Amino acid sequence: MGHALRPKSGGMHLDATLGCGQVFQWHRLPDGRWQGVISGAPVRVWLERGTLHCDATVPADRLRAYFRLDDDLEEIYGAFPDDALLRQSVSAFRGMRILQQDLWECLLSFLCATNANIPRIRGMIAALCQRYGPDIGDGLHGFPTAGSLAKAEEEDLRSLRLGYRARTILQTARMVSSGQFDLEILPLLDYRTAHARLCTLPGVGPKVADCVCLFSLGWLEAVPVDTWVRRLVQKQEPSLRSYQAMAEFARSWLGPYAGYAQQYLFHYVRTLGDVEAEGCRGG
DNA sequence: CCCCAGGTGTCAG
DNA sequence: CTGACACATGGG
Repeated sequence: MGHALRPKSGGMHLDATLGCGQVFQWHRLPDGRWQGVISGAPVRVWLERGTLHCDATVPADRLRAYFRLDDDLEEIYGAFPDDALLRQSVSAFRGMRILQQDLWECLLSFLCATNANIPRIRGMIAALCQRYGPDIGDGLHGFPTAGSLAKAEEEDLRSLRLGYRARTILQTARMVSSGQFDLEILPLLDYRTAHARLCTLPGVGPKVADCVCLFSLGWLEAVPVDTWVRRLVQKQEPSLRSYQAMAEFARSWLGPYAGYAQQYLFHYVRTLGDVEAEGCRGG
């Protein structure tokens, strides 16, 4: 079953979208296509003349939603502040889109991401999927459900080299699978309420909560302040200390699509480096 | 040996 | 409220 999906505005940069550190389970094949899992089904995607092609048993509307193909990127770029570094970042990755990931997968992914670098996050998630995820054919495994993780012992998770994340992943999986924590309510709440609710989970602080708010719940003003974003903020306002203060500053600096802007900056400074060279001032 | 990585929880001021 | 530190692990 194939789909041909045309982005609404601003095109699609597939390599940046799937390789920018918002999702960790996609694999780039030698022919340039990408293989991954959406809603539990194997998917292959590639670009042809600006159109996104998908081999998948997933409905077209779900694919459009996952890749956020109806985001008007030109309008989003137009709302960005006039900032040298941000201009360079957009120029480098024009067409990069925030994804709309499945909620539990996104939460589990960024529980793994705490104080780890991206290659290691990929390794942890691959190990979790291989050990606890459903076999969906072709040697692929989907994400484990909260229920399947909840039945594990902490030592089993430790053996996957999750480190101290084993405990919080297990506790969170048990709270979700038991119904003690209601994931399904989150999409119905406003940004602040959803963020606060997420922060009640073990291992979930403001940064992980913002990743879920941006990459799954679709709050484009959410700014995950990690070590890279913190450097960018403190370069302009060295006095800012708390997470809340830096996130608020980033929102006022970057505008209503601050989450989008943040992702361009994050990917640019992390991959092309050169954070010190330029003058990045808001304008 | 050091430091860092898409941080969080805890504890002392 | 703030800052310091432990926490597991792998890579540079």
